[in-house]
Amino acid sequence: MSKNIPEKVSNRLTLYHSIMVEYIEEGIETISSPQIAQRLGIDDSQVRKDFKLLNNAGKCRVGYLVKDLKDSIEKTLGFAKTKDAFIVGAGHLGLALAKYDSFNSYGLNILALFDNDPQKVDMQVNNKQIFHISKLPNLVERLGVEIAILTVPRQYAQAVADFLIDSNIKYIWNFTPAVLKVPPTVKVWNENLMGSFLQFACKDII
Amino acid sequence: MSKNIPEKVSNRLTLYHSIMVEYIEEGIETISSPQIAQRLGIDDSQVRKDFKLLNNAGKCRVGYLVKDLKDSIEKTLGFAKTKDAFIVGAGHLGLALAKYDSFNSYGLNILALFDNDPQKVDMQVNNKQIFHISKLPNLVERLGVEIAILTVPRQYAQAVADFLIDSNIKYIWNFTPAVLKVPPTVKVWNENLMGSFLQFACKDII
DNA sequence: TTTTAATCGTGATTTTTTTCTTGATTTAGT
DNA sequence: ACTAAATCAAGAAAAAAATCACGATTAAAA
Repeated sequence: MSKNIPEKVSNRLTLYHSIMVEYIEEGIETISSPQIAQRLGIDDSQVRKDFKLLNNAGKCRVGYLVKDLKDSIEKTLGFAKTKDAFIVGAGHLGLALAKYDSFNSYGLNILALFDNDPQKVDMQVNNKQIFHISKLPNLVERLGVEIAILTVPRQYAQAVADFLIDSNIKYIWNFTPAVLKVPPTVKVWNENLMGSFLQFACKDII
Repeated sequence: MSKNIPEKVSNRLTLYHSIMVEYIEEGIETISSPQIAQRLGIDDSQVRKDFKLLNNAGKCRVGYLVKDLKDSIEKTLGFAKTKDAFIVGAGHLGLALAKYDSFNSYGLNILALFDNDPQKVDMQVNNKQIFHISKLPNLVERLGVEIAILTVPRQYAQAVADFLIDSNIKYIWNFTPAVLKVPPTVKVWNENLMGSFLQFACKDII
C-alpha cells in the first residue's frame, strides 16, 4: 500500500465500498458524488477528493462507474492481498469474528482459533479449528502468520499478548479494553468499541 | 454532554480511561503525560491538551491524580448516565455483545435481544432474554428505549432498520456492513470493523 | 540551600482535513 | 443548435488537529 491513507479516509472508503456493493446488486452502473454524500451526511466535494485519491476520474453530469470505484477501493485498501490471521480467545467475541465472513471478502483470512479451555479445543467453527493456545508458537512459525486478533478477557490480555509477541506475532488487533504494552517492533490496533459508541452517544443523548 | 468532544479525542479518552483502571488496580495514584504518551505512541502535549479539556489540572514534576482523571473522563464521556439499548439480531455477534460486560461499566445497559428465529426466542443470554422481533415495538414503547444495536446479516439490515425506525428507535449502532438509509430524525453510527482494520493493515503489511 | 531534572501549561507553528468557490463539461430538454 | 441543470475538477480558504517550544513549577538530589 504505497500511499499513506489517513484513518478517516480509509473509513470513508469502506463505507463507499458498501454502497458500491449495494448498487451492483441493484444493477446500477453509475453513481454521483452528491448521491453518496447525501447518504453519508457529508460534503460532496469530500467524496470527490477521496475518489481523486483513488485516481478514479468521474464524468460530469453522470458520475462515476460503480464497478471501477469498487475495484479501485479494493485495490487501494488492499482487499486483494490476502492476509492470514489467528483469533486468540474462543469466547463469544472470538467465535463471532470467526463466523464473520465479511473478513474474507475484505482480504483477511482467519486460519484458526486458540483458547486454553480444554472443552473448546478441537471444536470447529466455520471450518476453522480451535487449538490449544500452547500450539500457537509452532503454527505461527509453520504458517508464517503475523496477525493475531485478541479476544481474551481483559485480565489476561497483557499476559497473552506477551506470549504472542514471544511467538513472533507482529500485529495485534486488540479487541480487549486493555492498553497493551508492546515493544516497538510490534504494532497494536485497538478496536475501541466503547470509544466510538460514546462519541456517538455523547453528541445527542446527553 | 454539553461539550462537543471530537471523535479522535473521545477515542483517546477511553484509552486513557483503560490505563487509569489499570493503574488503580496496581495501586498507583499519579500518572504523568509522558508516561501515557509513550504507552500510546502519541505526543505528550497532546495528552495534556486532552486533559485540559477535562478541566483537570496536573501538578508539575508529579503528574495527574489517577482517580480524578478517571472520574472526569467518566463524567465527560457520560459513563455515569446510563443508556438503555436493545440488541437486534441474536447471532454470534449479537450474543457476544450481550456478554460484553464492559458495556455496563461504560453506561450502556443492554435490556434484551431480539431475533426472528423461533429456536432462539426465550433463551437467556447473560441474564437478558431473547424476544421475537415482533415484540420489539411494544417493548420500545413501554421501556422508552431509544438505542438499537443492529447485528443482523447484511441482507436484512435495511429492512430491519426500517422496522426499528417505525418502532420509534432513534439511534442505531450499526454493526452490519450495510450503509443504512434513514430519515434525518434517526442517527446511525457505523461500526466499521474492516475500515479500522484495513487502516492498520495498510500501513505496514502491504 | 541550591541545583537539577521532570513535568506542567500554553501560545505559536505546522500539518492535516474539510469546506467553499469557480469554471469546465456533459446530458437532457427546448 | 441552444439552453439549462447537474456534475466533476481543482485551487483557495477555513477549520481542526497535532506538534513544537519554552517559561514556570516543583520534588528530589547534591
